[in-house]
Amino acid sequence: MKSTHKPTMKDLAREVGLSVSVVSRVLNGKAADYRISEQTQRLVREAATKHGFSVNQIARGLRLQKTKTIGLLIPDISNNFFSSIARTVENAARRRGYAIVLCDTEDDEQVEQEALSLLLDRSVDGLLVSPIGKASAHIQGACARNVPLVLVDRFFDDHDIPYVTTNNFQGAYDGTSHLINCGHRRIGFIQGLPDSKPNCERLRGYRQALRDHRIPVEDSWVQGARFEEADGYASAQRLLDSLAAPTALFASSSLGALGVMRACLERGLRIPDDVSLIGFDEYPYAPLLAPPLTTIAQPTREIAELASRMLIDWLETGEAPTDRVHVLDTELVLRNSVAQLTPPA
Amino acid sequence: MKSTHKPTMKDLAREVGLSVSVVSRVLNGKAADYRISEQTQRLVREAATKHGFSVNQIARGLRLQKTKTIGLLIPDISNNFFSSIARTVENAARRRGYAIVLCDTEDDEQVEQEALSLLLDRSVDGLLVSPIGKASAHIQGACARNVPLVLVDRFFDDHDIPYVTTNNFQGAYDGTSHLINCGHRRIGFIQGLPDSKPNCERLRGYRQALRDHRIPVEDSWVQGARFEEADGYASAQRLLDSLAAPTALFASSSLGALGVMRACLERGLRIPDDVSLIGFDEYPYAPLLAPPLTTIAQPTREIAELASRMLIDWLETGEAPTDRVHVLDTELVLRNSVAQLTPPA
DNA sequence: TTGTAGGCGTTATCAC
DNA sequence: GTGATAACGCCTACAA
Repeated sequence: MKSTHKPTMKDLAREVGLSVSVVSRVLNGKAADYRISEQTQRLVREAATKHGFSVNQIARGLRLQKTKTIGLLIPDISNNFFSSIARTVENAARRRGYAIVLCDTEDDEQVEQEALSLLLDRSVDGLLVSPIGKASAHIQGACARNVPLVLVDRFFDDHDIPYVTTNNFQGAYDGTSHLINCGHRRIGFIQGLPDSKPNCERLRGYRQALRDHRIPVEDSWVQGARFEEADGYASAQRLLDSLAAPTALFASSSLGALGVMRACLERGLRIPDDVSLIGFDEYPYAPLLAPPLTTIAQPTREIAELASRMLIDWLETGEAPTDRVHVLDTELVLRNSVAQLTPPA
Repeated sequence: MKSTHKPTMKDLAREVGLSVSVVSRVLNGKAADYRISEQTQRLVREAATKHGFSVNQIARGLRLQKTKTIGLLIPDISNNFFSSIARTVENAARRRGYAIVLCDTEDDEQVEQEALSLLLDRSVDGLLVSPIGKASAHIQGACARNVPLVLVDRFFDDHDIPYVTTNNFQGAYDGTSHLINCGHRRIGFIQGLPDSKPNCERLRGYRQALRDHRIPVEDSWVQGARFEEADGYASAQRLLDSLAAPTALFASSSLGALGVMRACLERGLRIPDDVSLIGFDEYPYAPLLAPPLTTIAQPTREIAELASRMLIDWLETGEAPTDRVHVLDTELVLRNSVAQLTPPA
């Protein structure tokens, strides 16, 4: 092996004694359109195989203004929910010839903005984004530049950006209702990032369930500020410290639930005997926790597949999706972290 | 706002009535080198800010043969270990101006090969890879093309590719020794992908620990073929079905341990009372499992930081790292999944 | 059926 | 101090 240099079409052209255009046409499957002779085709293809030629997507991207690349902008790839999303997205994208450029925003607006620039500078064809907070200028900027963008999980309802998300309201409503049906009246809500749509919707579902069952909603029952274990832990401590401590806790995220469990463990409080717990979001460890956790499962795979499909179809057809909004159903997974306080009716 | 079009240097040049060269030089911080007048500089910079100019990395990449992009090729991004690696890598890379192109190989050689081509076609400057199996032609191909490459977690010892990994041998040795010290003699080993280095090393550590304690090693005690929950589950079933069933199980991966727990749960076997368990790899849920799992923790963050640093330094200096091999220490995290069979000496 | 030339946006080189 | 030009590798309208 002599060369350490990736062969270009020019190299092939020189070798077979033809022009670069012919090589390009053959290798792009346009031989028929140009009625290129069988012999020439064979010649070109053989040379390509022999040298292991593959097209330079950078050059092609510059020429075509299409890079076959999608930017994926998410808050925390180490969170099981988002890493599952990422896996499905990457897979779906690769099957259609797209590469995924990953950026982790750490739920920080500043980082989100920088990361977005990083992606735009690389001329990604489209974006899949789970934004930090409310509609922000930089996200809209991307849209204004006509970069196709689909929101995942978190979305804006005061804009016309397409999105795929979970029915967070219904999920939280179902979970809270379950707690109420089990006899709980004092139910704490451990929230995540307050500005994020999923959190708002979950909170709304929680409140609505209380209201529908004629239970007054106390503001002090809602605690927390971030989708993090430590935040769930601190929030749980605060709630359990209160005079009329809740008999049940609804955690708006899987990490939040984890923090709650740690707090309970530390206080010697048993779940569900002393405190009941439901966590939003399902994950492989939930059934093996102490106790097995009752959760609200999201259709992670469907979300990711649908969002990728919407975006890629958009990229290939040039037309924004007609069904702009997709809200997928959750499922209440009953396990063993909720106590029955009063006998069922 | 009139234009939906990302401004180019040409646009700026036209606006300020100067040549593209000047614009390029100012915006690349080479004003001093070319003694460009203060006034011109200000003019250019103002125009740039006004139009929100940012450089087109595709064009620049073509010209410079550097894309400021790193390919990350890992077996399973939904696995907590790898998603933690990915997060740290992405972070470190972005701080130095690099974007990460993510590919998930699903522990499939075919996919790995395709994904690698995808990355190479996009002219990534370097690669961070956790390969499927033994040194394979396509990985070596990348090296032959002088694309800097650092292996993470999984590596080859019959090549001179730099790598960062865990001391898997020692970790497994420590874990197995702990089981032995607790009085266990019949210890099963639930392995992952047999060809992968981490798995080989862990198996070797397990065997060595047995040997050092004069416990004969039975081949039938080693079960499993993939780093997956279902595989751990099936392997555990097989081991627990055997006539002289093990009193303890060592799972070579976190997902394997999860499968073991499910198998035990299903059989009504209690951990640690009926079977003891240690799992390689630590994760946030381990302390809250039933029972809290004794694990071998890997320094995930350090691995990822070191590997990124090695690669990026290599890219920027043009010189391969002098310290080619890095093996970081594990830590045995004692919890509650191992029973003491005989009183300590 | 094949070739030529221009350009995608940038930067390095050389000229003025 | 500034500008023109060529080139990175590819694609395509136009020419032959």
